[in-house]
Amino acid sequence: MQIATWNVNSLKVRLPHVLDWLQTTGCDVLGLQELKLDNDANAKLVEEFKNIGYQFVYNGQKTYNGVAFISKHPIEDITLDIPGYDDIQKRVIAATVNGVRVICTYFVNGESIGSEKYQYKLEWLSKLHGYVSSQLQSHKRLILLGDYNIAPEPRDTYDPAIWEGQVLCSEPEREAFQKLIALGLIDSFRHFNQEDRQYTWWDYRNLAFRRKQGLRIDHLLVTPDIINVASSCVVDTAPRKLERPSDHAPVVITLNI
DNA sequence: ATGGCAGTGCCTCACTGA
Repeated sequence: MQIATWNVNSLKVRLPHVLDWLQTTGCDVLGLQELKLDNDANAKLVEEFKNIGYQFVYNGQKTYNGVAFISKHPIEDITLDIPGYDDIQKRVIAATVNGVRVICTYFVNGESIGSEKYQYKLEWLSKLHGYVSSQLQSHKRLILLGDYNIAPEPRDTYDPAIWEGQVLCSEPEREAFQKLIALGLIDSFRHFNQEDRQYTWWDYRNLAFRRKQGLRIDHLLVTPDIINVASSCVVDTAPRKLERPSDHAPVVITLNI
């Protein structure tokens, strides 16, 4: 069973890439972020994915944000947003597939240190922590996946001299990431891969992808009960090489279940 | 030294992203 995360930066533009990728890889469950589509697009998308054998469930809004699941297997116990946190931005969808609880998230970007959006990011991170903590009480097999907008360590940026202390790399953001780890979660990519220069996002500018100038900001944090049945976690850079790509690449974990 | 790309919608500019 393969479970993946992918920030598509507009599903309207990237729909052909997503359809091709699902058919090429046979991925079982794909969590998407940044669909940038209102929920009125839902019926068309449900049909598009049904035609290739997948279910589609969406939590979206016009222009910004938006998260979704695409799955070959039944999507059960769907929860939208962070319960108890009043937030108009659509950043979270959770569901259970084949007994695995998957929380798909688009973390706040934060713009710059000290900005209002940065304050919102820190508040949102605190609310997410509470939600994940409560979900862990009832789910031993859990995956928190998505675009975290946090590079956990200096080696997760192509040039720490540029990025250290900036948004995505600041201490409060990294502490929030470590607080998720402290809940008992494991960074599944690092569990399998210690090599440097492994990224999931590359700026559209400056030929960043060709120059291998990226950040590792898309993650799958998993419980011990998941890592025990996992055999790999890889970044699939193939879609980043296509015409009109998303600036993010999918990250895929393979489970022996 | 600067800004450089991409997507959306209030669409020929502003906003957001990372």
